[in-house]
Amino acid sequence: MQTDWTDKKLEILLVAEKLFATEGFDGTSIRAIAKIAKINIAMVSYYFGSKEKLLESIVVYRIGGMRMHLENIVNSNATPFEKIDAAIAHYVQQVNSNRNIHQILHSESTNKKRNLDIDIVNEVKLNNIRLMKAIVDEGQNSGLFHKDVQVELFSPIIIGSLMYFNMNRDLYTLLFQLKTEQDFNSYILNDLTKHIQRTIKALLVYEK
Amino acid sequence: MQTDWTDKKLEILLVAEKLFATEGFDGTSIRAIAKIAKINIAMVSYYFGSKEKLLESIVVYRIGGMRMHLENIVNSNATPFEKIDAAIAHYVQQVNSNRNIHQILHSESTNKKRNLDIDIVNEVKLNNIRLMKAIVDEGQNSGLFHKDVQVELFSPIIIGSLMYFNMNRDLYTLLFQLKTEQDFNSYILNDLTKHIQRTIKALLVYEK
DNA sequence: TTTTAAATTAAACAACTGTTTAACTTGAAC
DNA sequence: GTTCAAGTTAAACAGTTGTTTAATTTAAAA
Repeated sequence: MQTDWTDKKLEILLVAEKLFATEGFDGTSIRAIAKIAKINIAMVSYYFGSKEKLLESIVVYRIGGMRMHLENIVNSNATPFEKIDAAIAHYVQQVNSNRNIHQILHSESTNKKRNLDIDIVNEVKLNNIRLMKAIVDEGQNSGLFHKDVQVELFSPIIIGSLMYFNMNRDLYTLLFQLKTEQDFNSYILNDLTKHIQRTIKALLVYEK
Repeated sequence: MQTDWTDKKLEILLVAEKLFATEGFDGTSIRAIAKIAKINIAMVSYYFGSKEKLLESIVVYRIGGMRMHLENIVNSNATPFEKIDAAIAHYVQQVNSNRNIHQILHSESTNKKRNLDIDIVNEVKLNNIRLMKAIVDEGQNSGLFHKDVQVELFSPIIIGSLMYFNMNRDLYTLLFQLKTEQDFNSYILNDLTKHIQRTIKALLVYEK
């Protein structure tokens, strides 16, 4: 098993990522990966050790490069409302441009056979919550947000909404007449993002 | 291929539903189903035609029995706020108690090989949006909700949040110390439900 | 009791699965 | 030019896959 990151190793990883996302892990054979990546089927074992370790490599590779740089937003001198907006926009953009790995993680998360709760994944999630908390704290201290909010449940709203929207692509294509791939994508980055921003802000100022 | 609903046919369907949800469609073999359901492997073809048609049968069977009876809520004489609360609670309960089929639908929804956008699924979704709209209309007409809301994006918040919460079971078990299966379940039916209700209501009265 | 269709079975089918092997090629270091 | 490890290959491995077959059992109707 080889550990350097040659061009060919990366190519295999990228092809596998796409296939795992669209066909599922069990639905993707090493031979299918090899055919598209134009390599011999033995190369997967040679580079990654096994199909399962290839999956792990994809997760680590992507999540590692996905640590959100929310720090900049937290430490900027924008208002708490602006920071919330910026954080959510960044969040949506990040998840949306790494659609494949999120699809894999979410398909495999409920699979009993494989456990993808690799430390790095939870670390990133906990870190995002921590940074969101920092923004909310600031807003609460300046009296803009009310005290009774659960920041831990922001991710379900933000990512959950995005996931459900992607899952029901056909439905929303119909409802909002998003004819092209680009229509769909720009709806997410504009309208849906605004909707999520509004939702979180509403929650932050809502009094029963 | 047999079309009546004998006990044995139903037993196969239920076993397959559980396995498809926990192991994935491609991760579940007919032999695994047959072993647990204590039938011969040929019986799947005999009763359903094929493995793929078995999957379709599960979807139709479950979704058919899942048409939400929101009409009662819409036509009750509760306030619009109460109706929103009731509809969401009903929604969460429904999805949560049919966790398996939702897991299957959401795992397979992004799979290019199989197309589970069976008419009945979209029909149920569109119907739910229609009924939600009826409640929101009433609230708007009585001046309780503001005019600028997109009811079509309520489902992503409601179901998306629930899905994400279930997907990250380990994370939330840790964060909220939900030690047992029952803790987790009652958190969903109480706390998480309240959180979603609050979110939607906040959105309905929020003015920028 | 005989008839007949439905239910059930074990066996076989061909195709596909992930992984390993052992031979071979490549290309830089000496 | 020789050496030697890294890269690459085709072939074989032992299982597993979904589906079909043809034979047999079951059980209710005649």
